[in-house]
Amino acid sequence: MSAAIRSPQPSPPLTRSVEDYLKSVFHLTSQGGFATTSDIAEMLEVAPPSVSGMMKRLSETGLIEHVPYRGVQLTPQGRRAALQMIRRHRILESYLTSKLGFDWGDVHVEAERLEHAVSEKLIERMADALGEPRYDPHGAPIPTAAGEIEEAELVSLAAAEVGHTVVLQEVSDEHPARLRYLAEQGLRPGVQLTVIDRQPFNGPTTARLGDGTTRVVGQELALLLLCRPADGE
Amino acid sequence: MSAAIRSPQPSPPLTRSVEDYLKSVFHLTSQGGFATTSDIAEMLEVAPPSVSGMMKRLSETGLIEHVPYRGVQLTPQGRRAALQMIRRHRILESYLTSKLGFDWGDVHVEAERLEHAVSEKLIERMADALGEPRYDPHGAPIPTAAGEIEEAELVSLAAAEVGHTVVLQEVSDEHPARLRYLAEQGLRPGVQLTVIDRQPFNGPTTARLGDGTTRVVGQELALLLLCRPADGE
DNA sequence: ACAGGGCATTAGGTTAGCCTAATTATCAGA
DNA sequence: TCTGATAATTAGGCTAACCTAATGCCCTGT
Ligand SMILES: [Mn+2]
Ligand SMILES: [Mn+2]
Ligand SMILES: [Mn+2]
Ligand SMILES: [Mn+2]
Repeated sequence: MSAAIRSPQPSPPLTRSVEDYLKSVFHLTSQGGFATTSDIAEMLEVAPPSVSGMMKRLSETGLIEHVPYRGVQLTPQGRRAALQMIRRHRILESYLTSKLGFDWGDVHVEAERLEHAVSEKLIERMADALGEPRYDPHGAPIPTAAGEIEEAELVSLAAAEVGHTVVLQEVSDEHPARLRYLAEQGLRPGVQLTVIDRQPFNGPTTARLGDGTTRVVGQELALLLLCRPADGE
Repeated sequence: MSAAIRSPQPSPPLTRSVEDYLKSVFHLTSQGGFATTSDIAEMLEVAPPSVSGMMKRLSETGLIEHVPYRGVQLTPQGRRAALQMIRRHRILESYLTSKLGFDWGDVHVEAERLEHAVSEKLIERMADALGEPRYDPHGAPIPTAAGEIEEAELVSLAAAEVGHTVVLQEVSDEHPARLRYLAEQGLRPGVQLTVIDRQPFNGPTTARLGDGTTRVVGQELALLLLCRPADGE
């Protein structure tokens, strides 16, 4: 027998854990640079040695590039897989919210489990039923089925200049209680905000809504409200 | 410290494997009696020793009763868990069929994965959106949220007496191709069938449909078509 | 140049869930 | 009653994912 060229192994499906690690690395490297062991560990709520072990396996399977003691980055293959998971997650959140009456605070947890169990076909049926949405309920862009994702440079409300008018674009989707509070305050993606004051020493930002009412937002929360310049600016 | 009474351990959530084993035991004991190791192994496509090992664990956690070398039965707790999984499975199949345009041949595989990832809340939202359906797309009864399931004594088309009229009630949901064939033939749950002939030596059954057309069904398939007497009989 | 602190990795161990091979129990037929 | 076939269990091993404790690397400040 001559040494046959091994054709690209029919790679086994990724496990739930692997899928979540890839998503973490994607999110932690979205501004460029490396994802560190401890950041991944914190995000996934596992111990650092668990991450080291997984990183070794993932680099052996070609999903990430690991520079020891530096951190990791996704390979093109890893990035494709991560974007597919993010598409699943965000389509699920959208579907649960629009079609099944879920609160936008509750969908993240549900999607975090379902994203590993749905087929490609089911996701595309949901996307179709929704009219191919481009943003999830929290304003995050949904990657296309082909693996493209919109990248916008957003500025947090905590950093928006006083006097400027911005549009709230995206909100972190992790904390149900925080999301419910924001909804009560009318702080949903798409709302227009004019920054009318900011107190010093990391103090609160005051903003006026379209209806003339105002909101005072502490810095911790304001940092999580990602905005883009209003159209007419 | 006095020996405190250990309050009922906050039992960890069941794993995917455990849930599937419980469902198998339920199905295999639905006619009474014990589920055997080899039947479970065949149904789940695992080796018999895997079943023996799992049966030991499940009887330690009180989900099944194991009589060595005889087989297993569900405890009330195991039965509750199994029925919950069957409800999830069948609601999912119904939802995918009615709301997302899935073919009735494809939904089983999809539900087999999703049943382990959906929350109680999601299932109840789906059930609500469907109007609390009582049967899944294959005619199988859906357990209630409280854990009640309808039990009907059905007779297979292969056993229905010649001359009698029956209503097709339920069809095995496991084989996509078979289900597509049945749909083509108009053999869906609810259809009325008059048995007009049966050939000897396990030969085919001939039945007339409501529209006067006839179908010839081999015994293997006829055994899987479960019927009840027509209303007016 | 080097001492620490902090982070990452290695070492070693656990549990769930599977496997194959070896052993043992059960039951039917001679 | 014995004997063989069949089915079940035990023995022993593997991989994925986690953990804690021990060790090693790297950088920064003196
Ligand atoms: Mn997840
Ligand atoms: Mn989201
Ligand atoms: Mn099914
Ligand atoms: Mn299943």
